[in-house]
Amino acid sequence: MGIHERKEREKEHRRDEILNAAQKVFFEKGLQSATMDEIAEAAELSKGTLYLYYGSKEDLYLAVMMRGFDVLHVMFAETIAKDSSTVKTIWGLATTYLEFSQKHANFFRMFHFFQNPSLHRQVSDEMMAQCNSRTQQLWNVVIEVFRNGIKEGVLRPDLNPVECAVILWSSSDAILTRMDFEYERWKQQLNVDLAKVFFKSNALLLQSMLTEKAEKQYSSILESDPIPQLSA
Amino acid sequence: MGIHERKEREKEHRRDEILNAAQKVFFEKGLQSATMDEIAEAAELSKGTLYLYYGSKEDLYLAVMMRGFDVLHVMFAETIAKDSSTVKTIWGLATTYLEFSQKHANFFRMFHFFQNPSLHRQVSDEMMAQCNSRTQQLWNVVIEVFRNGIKEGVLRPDLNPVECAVILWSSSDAILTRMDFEYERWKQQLNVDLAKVFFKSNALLLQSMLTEKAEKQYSSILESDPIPQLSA
DNA sequence: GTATAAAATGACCAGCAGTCACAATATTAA
DNA sequence: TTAATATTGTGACTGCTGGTCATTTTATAC
Repeated sequence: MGIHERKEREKEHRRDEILNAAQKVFFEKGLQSATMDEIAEAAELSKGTLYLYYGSKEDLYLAVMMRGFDVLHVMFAETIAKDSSTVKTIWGLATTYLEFSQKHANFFRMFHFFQNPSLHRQVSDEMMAQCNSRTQQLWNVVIEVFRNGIKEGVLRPDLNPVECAVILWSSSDAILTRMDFEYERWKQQLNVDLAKVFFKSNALLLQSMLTEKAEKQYSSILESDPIPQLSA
Repeated sequence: MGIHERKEREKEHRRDEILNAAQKVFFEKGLQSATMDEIAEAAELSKGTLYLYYGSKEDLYLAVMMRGFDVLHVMFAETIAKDSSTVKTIWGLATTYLEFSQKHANFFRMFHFFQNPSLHRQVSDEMMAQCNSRTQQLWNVVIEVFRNGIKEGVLRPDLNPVECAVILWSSSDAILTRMDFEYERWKQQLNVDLAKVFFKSNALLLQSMLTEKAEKQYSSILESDPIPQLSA
């Protein structure tokens, strides 16, 4: 009796189609300006049906955002999979995050809504729990890299891998966000290239995290922008 | 003929009363959940009158937020006024920002709305320009400190004061935001105290920014939490 | 005291998230 | 095949709220 299974598949497929429509509309208009009627029309379904699959507009928004987590997760995994030293991997992760924030700016911007609970009005506990769990997976990937670095002796042994991850991720995030919205302003008014600042910030932090031995070995990495063409 | 002047004063006073009412309601409910009718009632005015003084709900929200800029500006000025070394002043500014984010959490949270234009739907160009101008004043205060540090030879001469300000401010901001919303989660799930991470992050950055001479002199500052009781 | 200007009002409108009684379709039972 | 049941889908409707504007109220000028 595969009927039940087929129905499950169809239901999952429908959820996915709704997500496609929602993604299209949210990318074009943003959370506030997108309407459930628009999404329904894009999905070729009635509005009521959307609510059979997602509890609220905000839940739907977060469901789309989670696809962004997946994209970033894959990009991180690819960066880590490259056979390379831990220091280069950390640097690579930062560069990957920059790349993500530019190539997938729509997803990147969606993250902010998730991270700022004071914007949540109709987010369900279930959806929030799912998002938290997915974020945790991403964090674990990054934390593991720092854990390795400490074990290998390239990162200072007195550091905590979780703290390292929070510090580098947070500062990267903040500068990329500023870059996303204010790149031109900083360039023109203060002649500051935020893309360069991004690398400089990470270089300063990483430099302080390295052991003396590693610092000598990797100092060259920390002095150049790996992909300056992205700064444009 | 002082009638015109008196009218100006009264008008300014009315604007301020509306701001008081709006602050009260926005602090209680947040931007989304607060309604213009509530604010009007709190101000003992009709809704239509609010729109004589502010162009939209979002403009009103940003007008309240700017009071937060003033508070922070005063706190920064006091920190800088303390007769102290530049390194200690930089450290003090970070500590002050932490203090602000906790004692004036409502204002601190409002900043995010301003910083994220994708949330703006009805913000007027005039209000945005005003906010930008006020932010710039704050930045200038901070940048000046770094400029002094470089001039004095405690900060590396190859650094750009504006870039230093962006780096330290951004990373501080990111960690404080995380702290505001997720302090308990990180504490319980990963046993990480984000308040300590805040200081550690700034210590790592500042350490990399100091000249060799200054590093020896100030290393003790960078190794302790100045106000650990705030971590609670 | 009257005309004019300025300030304030609140009924009203439009847009939209979310609901629900009903309809259409698929599945199961007879 | 058909009737009964369960599942899925629908869209008119509701309640709420940001913003408007014709009208009223108040202050000023003549």
